[in-house]
Order: sequence, then C-alpha cells, then structure tokens
Amino acid sequence: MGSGEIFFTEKLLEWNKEQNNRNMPWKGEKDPYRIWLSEIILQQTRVEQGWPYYERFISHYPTVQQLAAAPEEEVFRLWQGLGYYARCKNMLAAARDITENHGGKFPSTYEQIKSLKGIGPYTAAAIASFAFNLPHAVLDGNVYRVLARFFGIDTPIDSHAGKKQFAGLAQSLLPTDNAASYNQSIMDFGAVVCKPQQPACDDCPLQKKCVACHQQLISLLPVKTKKIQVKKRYFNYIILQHNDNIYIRKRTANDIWQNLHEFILVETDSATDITALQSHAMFKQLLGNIPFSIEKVSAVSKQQLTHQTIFSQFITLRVADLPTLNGYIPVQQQQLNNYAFPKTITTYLERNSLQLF
DNA sequence: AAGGCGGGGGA
DNA sequence: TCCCCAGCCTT
Repeated sequence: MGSGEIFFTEKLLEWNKEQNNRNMPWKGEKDPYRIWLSEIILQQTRVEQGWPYYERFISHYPTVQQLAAAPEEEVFRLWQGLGYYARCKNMLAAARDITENHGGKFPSTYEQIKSLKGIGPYTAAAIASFAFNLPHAVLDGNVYRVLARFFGIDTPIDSHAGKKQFAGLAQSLLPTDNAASYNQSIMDFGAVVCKPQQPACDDCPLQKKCVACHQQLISLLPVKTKKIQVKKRYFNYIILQHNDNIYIRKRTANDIWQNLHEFILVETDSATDITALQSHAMFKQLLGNIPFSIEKVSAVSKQQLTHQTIFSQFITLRVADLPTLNGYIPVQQQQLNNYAFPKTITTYLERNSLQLF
C-alpha cells in the first residue's frame, strides 16, 4: 500500500469518528435481515426516498419468516411507488429461499449471501461486512466517485475494465479488521462531503492529497460513457366501469412495471384522441362489440422515467353489461387498494378520488 | 458487454 | 432537461 492509500484510509476513519453525524435507522444495525432489507430498498434509491419504506417493511415484517409468509400482492402494495419492482419480486423470493433452504437463518458467507436473488456484489459486500464484519469492500456510486476523484482515475466506471480496477482499489484500501466501520464511512463521506454536485472540498480532510481537487477535475470525475436513450410512449388507459366494477390486469410482459396492475391499455405510437382511439385495432379487438358510453376523458399526464417518457390519458367508459375481456378482470372499486399500481395510475386515482390511499 | 428497469430531487 | 441515487438481471 502506498502513502496515498494509507493517508486515504486513515483520514477517512478519522473523519468518521470526529465529524460524521449522518444518522439512519439501519446504521450500526447487526441483524442481517434488517441490513438486507435496507440494502435492497436503497439500490439506486436515495436514502430519503427509501427511509419510510424501510420503516414500513420492518414494522409489517419484523422477521424474515414473516416476510416470507406474506402474500405477494401485499408485499407489492408496500413497495408501490418505490420503483424498480423486480427488487420486490426478488426480495420475496430470497426471503422464501432463506426460510425454506437455510433453516430461516440468514446465510453468513459472502458467496452464500451473493447467491440470493437480487443480491449482487455491492449488496453482498454490504451485508457481509455490516452483519458479519467480513472483509469485503463495498463499491457503490459513492465509492466510485470518492475513489475516482481522490486518485484521479478516469477509467469509465460503467466499463468492464473500470469495474475491475475500482473493485481492486476499493478492496486494497479496506482495513480488514474494521470492514463494517470503513464501508459505512466511505459511503457516508461520499454522500455528505464528496457529493456529486458541489462537493464540500473546503472542509474535506482528504483535500491535501486529492488529485481531482488539485487538478480541477472534480466536475469531470467519475467518468461515465453510456448515455441513455429516452423513448416516448403513449398509454391510453380505458377505465371500463360496470356498476362499481373496474377492469384491471397484472402487467406480465417484459416491460416496465412488471407485476404491477393497470387498466385496459391501448398503447399508441403518438398522442391519440378518443375518436381516433376507437378505430385503433387494439381498441376494436377489446371493445369493438360492446356498447359503451364515454363518461370522462382526462388530460394527458406526463411521467418522466430514466429511459422512457410516458404520456398517459385516462378514458372512463361505462357499460351496461359485464363483458368478458381477454386478460382483464373486473374488480370492485373499493378493492383497488389491494393491488399495486404504477405511480402514474395511483396519481390519477388519488386525484379523482377513485381510491383512498 | 450492453441494455433495461422507476421515481424523485437538485442544478 | 439532465444527472444521480447504498445496483442487479437478462440477453
């Protein structure tokens, strides 16, 4: 280990001891179940956003056995609004795996932890170090940024070479007898001091040897190469009502919002008004032979996702008879809150008092 | 190796 | 608008 590396680790631990006042409910937690829950919730998610979800899950499911025994729909309802819903599905699968195949005891080696669904290198290292003090360095967005800046590394962090390089460096910096504390420190440091925008370099205890700070590279590091393409989609949701029944289905396609529910969807490749929509093939296929009256047409709402812009419009139709619609089931309006919906739909439901949340 | 997957906050 | 957030899985 060079002098820069020793300086880095020592100063970081010192900062943690003397200046780090970041507080979170899972910090210092030793129960691997609770640590795991927090880590899954926090994947690609800001602490402030995940915090209330963590509290809710712990309160509903204090143990992994209780989570494993929960109905899937109930768990998705608790996850509703948090995004990246595959995490929820995988989390439940892992909970059931632990209760069924690990005797209800959370696995305690890095490899066993990492083999659980939804747990990759970062989460495995976090659980292994926090719960069991095993010497595995975490490598998350914070760590990439702190290391790239301090050591002046411009290898793209979203490349294979970059991942390998940063993983090796991170591991070499880890004090193997103090993994939990060190891992917590570097992430807190990245979140509080070495922030993405306007880092607090003036108060930074690492500044003396920080390459980015000395070479004016703060805003250039870390380097990312991939740029995402945002595509536009137009969702026309038919809220088909018969008395107090509304038709919904679970999304199963290889697409966004998998395992969440939605109304009758007619997706079009451009903005479409109600008249044009009625001649759309999908509309005719679903509703062509059913007499209906148009009750309400909403304004178009826009939801910006990372990789898609969703324009959605809600059209309320009323029918006199209870039709059979391929793939959709009628649900009583009061029962809608038993199902998980994507944000764009819950927002509509709230605004139109169709459901109490 | 690359692309897909949510939602929200801040610049 | 764009970027980032305690990343992971699939192809």
